[in-house]
Amino acid sequence: MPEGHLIHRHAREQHRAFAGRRVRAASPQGRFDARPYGGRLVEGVEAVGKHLLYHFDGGPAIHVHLGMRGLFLRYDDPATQPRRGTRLRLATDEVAFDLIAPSRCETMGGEQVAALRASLGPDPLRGDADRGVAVRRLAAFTGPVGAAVLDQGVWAGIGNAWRAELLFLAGLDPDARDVGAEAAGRLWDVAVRHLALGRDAGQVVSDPAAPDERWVYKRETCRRCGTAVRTWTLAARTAYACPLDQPAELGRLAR
DNA sequence: CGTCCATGGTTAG
DNA sequence: TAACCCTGGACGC
Repeated sequence: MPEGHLIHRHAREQHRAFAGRRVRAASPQGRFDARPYGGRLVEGVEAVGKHLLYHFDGGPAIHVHLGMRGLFLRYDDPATQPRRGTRLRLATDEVAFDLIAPSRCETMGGEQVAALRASLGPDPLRGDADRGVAVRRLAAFTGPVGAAVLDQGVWAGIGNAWRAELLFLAGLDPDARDVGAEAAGRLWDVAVRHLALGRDAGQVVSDPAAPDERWVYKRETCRRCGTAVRTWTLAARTAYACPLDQPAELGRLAR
């Protein structure tokens, strides 16, 4: 379930719990060597796109990627027994966070962290994201915009649900190519605004007035105009779009 | 209760 | 392109 907005939400919550504190670390499941981290001082927890980084004082970081099935469980009583299959537990005297079924949970040194950062495009939820770089990378992508936004090297943190809703909000057909700088900038601004709403709400927020609703994602008909939503496979995932509100030519015209 | 699918990404083929 | 990964929800029987 986790796209970038939820990863940032986890980072913020766990940063508050762990930063500046020493933690207990364990891998009840045994698939991660947590021993080097026990008693270590946490410098901070940050999100980069869909990646989580736990930084420790004077040692390598922990890199976590939840993939599609990973999740965190929070226990406000850190004495609670971890459930079966818990890959990693980090805890203070006040709270424990358990990591279940991540696609990645590994030690990562400084060079690897730098390489990870370099592999990712601007993240709309990071204050250090460069809008100019974001616009240039999207405009330079050779292929449909619906493939570009899922490419984490173009923009980091967008997943399939946000692809559908952000392209709707920007009025862009996912199949559109060469959308141009103006449309790219419009899409970026929509992403910055809505991902922040989603991070704060803990879910995809397509319409702040109706936070549980979507415009096209997993819908039969467009929530705005009632037209049948078109679904097809784009970049190996199901794309959703309204043929009326996301006309094929709009991206080009806006250029 | 079993099956299928998915808000992801890597790796093997 | 497919399979995989110690998941969860929806849905069918």
